[in-house]
Amino acid sequence: MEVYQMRLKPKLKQKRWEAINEREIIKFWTENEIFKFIHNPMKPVYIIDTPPPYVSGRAHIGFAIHYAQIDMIARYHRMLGSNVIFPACTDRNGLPVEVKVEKKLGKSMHDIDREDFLQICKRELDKAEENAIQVMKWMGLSCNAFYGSPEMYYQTDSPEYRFNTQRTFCRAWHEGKILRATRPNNWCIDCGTTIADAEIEYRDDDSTLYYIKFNIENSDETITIATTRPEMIPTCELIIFHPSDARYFHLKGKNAITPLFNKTVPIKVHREANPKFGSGIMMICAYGDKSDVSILREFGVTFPKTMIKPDGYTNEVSGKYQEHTIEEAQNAILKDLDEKGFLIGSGPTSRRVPICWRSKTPIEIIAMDEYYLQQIKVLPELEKIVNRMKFYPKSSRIILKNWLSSINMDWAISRRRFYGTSIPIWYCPKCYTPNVPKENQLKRYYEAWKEMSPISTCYQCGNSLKEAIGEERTFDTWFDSSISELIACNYGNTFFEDKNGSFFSNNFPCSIRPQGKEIVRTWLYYTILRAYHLFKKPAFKQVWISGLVRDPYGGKMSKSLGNSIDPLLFLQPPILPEDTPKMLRPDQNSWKIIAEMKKSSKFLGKSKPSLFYGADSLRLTSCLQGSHGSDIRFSLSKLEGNAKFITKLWNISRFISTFPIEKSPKSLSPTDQWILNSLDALIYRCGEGYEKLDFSIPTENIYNWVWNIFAPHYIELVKSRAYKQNEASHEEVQSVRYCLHQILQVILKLLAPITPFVTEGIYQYLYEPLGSIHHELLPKSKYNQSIEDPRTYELIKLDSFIWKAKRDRGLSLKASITSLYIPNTLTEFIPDLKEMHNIKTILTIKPNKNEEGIIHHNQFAIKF
RNA sequence: GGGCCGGUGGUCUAGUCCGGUAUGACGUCUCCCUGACACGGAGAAGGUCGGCAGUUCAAAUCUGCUCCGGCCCA
Repeated sequence: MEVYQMRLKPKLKQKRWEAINEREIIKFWTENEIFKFIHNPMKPVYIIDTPPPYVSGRAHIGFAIHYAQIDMIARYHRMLGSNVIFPACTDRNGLPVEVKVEKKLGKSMHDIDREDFLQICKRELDKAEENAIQVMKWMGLSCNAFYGSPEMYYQTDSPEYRFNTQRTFCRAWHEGKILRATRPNNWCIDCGTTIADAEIEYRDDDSTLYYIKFNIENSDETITIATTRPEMIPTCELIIFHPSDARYFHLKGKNAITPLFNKTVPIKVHREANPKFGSGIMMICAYGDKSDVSILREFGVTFPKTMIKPDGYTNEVSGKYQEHTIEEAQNAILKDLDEKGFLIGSGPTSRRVPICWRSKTPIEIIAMDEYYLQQIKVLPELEKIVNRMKFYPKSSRIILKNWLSSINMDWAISRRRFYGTSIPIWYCPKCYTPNVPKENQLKRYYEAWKEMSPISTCYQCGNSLKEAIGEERTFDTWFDSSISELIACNYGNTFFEDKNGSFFSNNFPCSIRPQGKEIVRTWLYYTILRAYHLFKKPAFKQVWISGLVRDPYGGKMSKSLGNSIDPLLFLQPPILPEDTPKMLRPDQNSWKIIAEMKKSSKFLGKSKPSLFYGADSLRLTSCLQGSHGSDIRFSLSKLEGNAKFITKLWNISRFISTFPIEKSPKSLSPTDQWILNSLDALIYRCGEGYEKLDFSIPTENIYNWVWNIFAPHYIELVKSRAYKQNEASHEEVQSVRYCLHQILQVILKLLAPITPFVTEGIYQYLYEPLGSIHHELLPKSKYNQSIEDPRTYELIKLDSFIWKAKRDRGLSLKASITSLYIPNTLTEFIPDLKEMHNIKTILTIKPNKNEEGIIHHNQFAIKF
């Protein structure tokens, strides 16, 4: 009798997988250098151009999720058998840190020593960086740098990185792709620098529309011009009306006289004038906005006088209104217009104001002497290049295409800021010619503003450059960031020695660029532009664009809105050692947001005392929230619900761990064969999803299969068979035990890129004590079809029918059944069904409808 | 004004390309501690797929128009 036999105990003892176990796994990966990069000519190389995160503040939950998803790409390709290069990096150039330090010091960077200022910025960045790197590690990122290849970590402000930025600039310079010009530029008064189109944001402001009278030359007639910027009158160059606007036909070719300044300006026809806006006739000034620039250019007004100085004050062009702020000038001019009877009226309107993405100050358009990288000329080529890259999801290509078609000036790359890569230009003291070293003359990173020129004589006049004046400006940060893919491909031997450069030439274009959709027009576009200039090649083979992580209400998550959630809430245990630095403790403000969320049951079901769900839960949730490309709404209740799957997986593993691992039996029981077929279809569906780099597909498929097919139907069917210990049924027992372990291993591998910790934990404990699941290959489908075995649905229906029948009669699920009638298709399952539902006999002939005590279903019938 | 994306039970979401009984989760309600799991199991209620019109035997899925939301550009 079975009673006397040894009871089987699960090998996995813990009742559930705890988030704290993730730290053990990280330790294992670290000690065993699991993701070390090892050259292997037999393996294909897959290079990920990890986005260098900007580290001025704390990382928020969107950051954590975004990078975890990129890690899934890395892990997927590793399990495909590739040698994956997945650099760890941080972006440290640019304005945000300068602004932060200026705020902290309470003074402008121009008021302190440049060297000191740079040092303070560096310290600030180091502090912030620790937080970002730690979040990346705890989220389970498998960057080579964290686990055996520390050299595969780069910072964009390191001398080595900046050296690469400089030498690519030198090359572009000597190939004639850098222009120097005084052109109207976007100028931020607060930041004191030129900024690129891509750095502009727009804000709708309430404004006043003023109606101003202009006289017509040699005529008594007047026209009324509606404008929101009357202070621009001194720089008025043209008056335009729409070609279809009959009201003004007769004025074509005539001149108008500007009020107060009595300047004669021509009246022209241009489709930009909107007949429905104001009076339909508008003044074009230097420069009120972007369209002024292009209209003036069209009419050949190339060097108009402008009135706003870089410091934000008006200059001599504005006559008696000079040395005013823009607002002061407007008020003064309005007052005089009114007094002289030129101001006819005013009314409220709203205006779309271009603002600086960083300081949110309105942008002024000012002509400045800057350096430009040629882009207009190569746009048609870029169009073609873009078509050669594969986009995930497909629809994201259009974002880039739209941007390409809206670019209308070359890229201004010089910035009047300090914390950036120095522009390697030295001006000849005699003839002022800018001298740029040739690529091979630049041996290291130079700080032109304080260092001597590496070239000795001026190209132009041959004068010595000993006393040359070094350029003080730095590059636009995107000029740095846009070579990250070269670094990832080991350009300049950043990661390892590659003497003849064959590694780079063999592996460029970079395999993939993963990034958020909000920086397509900046990072993605500029990288493609730079790579085209340098190599005439696409920068990438694949481009993977992900959506934004939003708050639970669907809004944008950001520091300034005060709704950003700290990932450390979920990655750090509730009680921390005293010496834990502040940057590694959850942000206090985030607790407040969570408390707010907890008030509404919509976002939190049964609240747990701790939010320490761990990285696997966050990663799983990010995949279950929606398909790739769509925005992810972060919600606590989802996190809590999805986290349960990890427990479910653990318990299934725990059940399976009860049984010894059997070798493949001579023949499989029919039930076992059925579930393996079903599993094969699952593998196929997962493979399809992985191929699209849409991790929601494998995750959802595995989740549903495990929870709705495998656990309730297969496991329940075979449970008693698996427990059997008598010799008589050895074959069947071997079959089921073999199957259970086989399936578990497949499931763990399929899930490994998504939830790397728990899968590693179980896999090691049960199967490979010394190895890593992440060195295994992803399971492959044998039959290459996604269609579920039709018997699966019949079984589900049958089980449901029996369970319901028992329930309706108030019977326990163990209650015995006298006889069950099933269709022929399910006969193979008879032995297991009998055990599962405690059935005495199973028949395949349908009983008579009139027979007593029989419960009918259109396919089945049951008799208790 | 133009472009892109989305609008599916209370909430989130699959399906839309390749028309044919609406996927799953969370939440809700009822019952149940059954030898992996109460972070569990069984059962149930709940949607006609933003609106209108068209194509079709048949539309969430195709076409046109329209409304709403988000993002981007002018």
